[in-house]
Amino acid sequence: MQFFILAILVNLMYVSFMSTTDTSLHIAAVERDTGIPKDTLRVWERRYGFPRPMRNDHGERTYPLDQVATLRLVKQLVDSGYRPNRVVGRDEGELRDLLGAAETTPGPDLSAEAQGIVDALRRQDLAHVQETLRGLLMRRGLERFVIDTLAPLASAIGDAWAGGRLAIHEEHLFSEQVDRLLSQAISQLPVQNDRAPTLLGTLPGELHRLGLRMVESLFAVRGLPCISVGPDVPVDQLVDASRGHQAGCVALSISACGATPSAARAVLDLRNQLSNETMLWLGGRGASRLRPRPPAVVEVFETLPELAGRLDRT
Amino acid sequence: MQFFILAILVNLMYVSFMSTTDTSLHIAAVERDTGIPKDTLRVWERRYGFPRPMRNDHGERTYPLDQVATLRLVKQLVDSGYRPNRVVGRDEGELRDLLGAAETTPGPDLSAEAQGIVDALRRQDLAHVQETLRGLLMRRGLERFVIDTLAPLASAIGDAWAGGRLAIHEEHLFSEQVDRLLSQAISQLPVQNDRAPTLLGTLPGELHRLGLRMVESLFAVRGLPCISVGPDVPVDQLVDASRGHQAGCVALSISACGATPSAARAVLDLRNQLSNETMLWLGGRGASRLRPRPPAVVEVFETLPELAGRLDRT
DNA sequence: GAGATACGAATGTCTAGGACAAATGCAGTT
DNA sequence: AACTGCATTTGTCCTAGACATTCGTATCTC
Repeated sequence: MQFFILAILVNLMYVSFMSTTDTSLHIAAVERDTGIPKDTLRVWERRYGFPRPMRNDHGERTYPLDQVATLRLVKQLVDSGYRPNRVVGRDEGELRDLLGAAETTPGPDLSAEAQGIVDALRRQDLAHVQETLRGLLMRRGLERFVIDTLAPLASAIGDAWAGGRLAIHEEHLFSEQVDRLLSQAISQLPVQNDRAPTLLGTLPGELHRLGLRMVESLFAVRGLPCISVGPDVPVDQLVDASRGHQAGCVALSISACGATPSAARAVLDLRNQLSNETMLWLGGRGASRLRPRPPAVVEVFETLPELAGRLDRT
Repeated sequence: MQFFILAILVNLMYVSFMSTTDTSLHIAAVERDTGIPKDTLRVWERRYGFPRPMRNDHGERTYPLDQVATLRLVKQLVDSGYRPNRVVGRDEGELRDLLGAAETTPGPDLSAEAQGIVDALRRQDLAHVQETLRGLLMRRGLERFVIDTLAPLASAIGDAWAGGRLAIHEEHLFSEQVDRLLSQAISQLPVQNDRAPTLLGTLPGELHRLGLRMVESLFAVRGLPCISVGPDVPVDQLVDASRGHQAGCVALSISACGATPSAARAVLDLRNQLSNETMLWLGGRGASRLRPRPPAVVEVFETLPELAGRLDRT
């Protein structure tokens, strides 16, 4: 009996001070889950009539889960170049059609093994994922594995996640596996310690380590020293670290959803604060989409082979 | 000549539409660099008269760099328990004194090697850090290394970071190194695949992978299967993943700064949605500090040896 | 004296519209 | 085909008010 009363109490407290129930999220949670800033969520509502959140007891916005799902699709489309007035407010079906059209554009002609990995992820068949990846790495070698296998695979998985065909935890799991595999491979390669190292990292808010690790691999196969400070590093810390390690170059990985104005500003700030001798390189899907564009002294690499070519010329 | 005109143009554009010059930052940049939300910056200004930004031509706030530096100190103090009205508005000297006082309190009795690692980090001597860690792991074995070396070392480094004696990027670098070392060690150990696996992760907002990896190590030395979905995983994803992998147990790592009310709510929510046969374990410094406390069926481990003991009894 | 309870102050985050510069799209011109 | 100028779109900032939760402290009870 007492247990039940307690349970009810807990439940009441939960609903009242959460502002987040099983079926709806409050605005901060939506910002976190979709990556759309609060200000933008409010202004879209005012201008386009979508999203149309409910209100809780305090008059605060409360977003039903299906609207959050739609917002994720919208974000995906906006990130890939659509303008908000074309996509905000459309229903989910239309959005999926647009996304489908955009998706087939690159034609990520996956190899049989890569397709097998996506399927295994969906079946939660971890062992199969691990074995296939390991086998591919061994057969192709680190560089070809990263460029020919991992890059298309990662983008296919990103699309599958955005399109709802793969759960977040499945994508997390894939990242974990690949990260471990690459780490191991990298640490087995010798390094030329007489060269100035490159500092590797991502900007604040950017949490994807995978791109970082792939870039690190390209450095590693050439024996180029390279220090990864990991994801989510503030600008002033990158500056400090580049001084501390006497880095000849700072290389940032910017994912598609990381190409925000605030990232563009961060790049400018960084370029201004770095010494003139230190190069600044940007890579990743989002690198060429930064607006405003970084100054010309900042080198942008659209693809991994481009970066590999640059490394060979060094 | 053309180059100079271009340079001037770039510079003008930069100053005009960035609202960020060499000597001051606008509000979004301050949020990015200090981690203090924009709303909070504005409300501190209204309430405490600090920070006191200048205004640019459009009436937007423009924060001088020295105020940003002070804000960073304030943020550290607030994170370590001081209340804003005690620290916001104090001058930099006072803040440094407070930080210094907090610093000496714990006085963790580090081994010579561990102290050596902290020093090497501060000297940016990456090679020394790597070699020392590798050596300690080999000499002590994975379990003793994690419990006796890494645990105190990680907490010393956390303190040093909070006290401003270690830069963020130095702490990031340490995490990267240890993560790689542990990953490698773990993947070399055999696993009993006939047991139900444990799902490992952290809650949304919690980005520390190190604790996760240390726990994974304890599972690995016993051959217990264990799937790490990585940090920052939403509750519904943990539920899905535990079903998909038929996990017997979900184990969460909660760091000191992760013990927020929202984390406590997430734990409750998670326990409600998991099947009754699935255990829920919490570990890490923050686990026992959750308010409201999780129900008794949730097992909380204050220390790694406790967890190790529990694993041996399984 | 230790521990629980109650109350006031402190604190972060939400709300509403309004405003405006920069980016984009488009028409017209060289 | 490339450039120029104008209108629209868009994200972010602004002010100022509100309020639930948390923290500190004073009071009460065992």
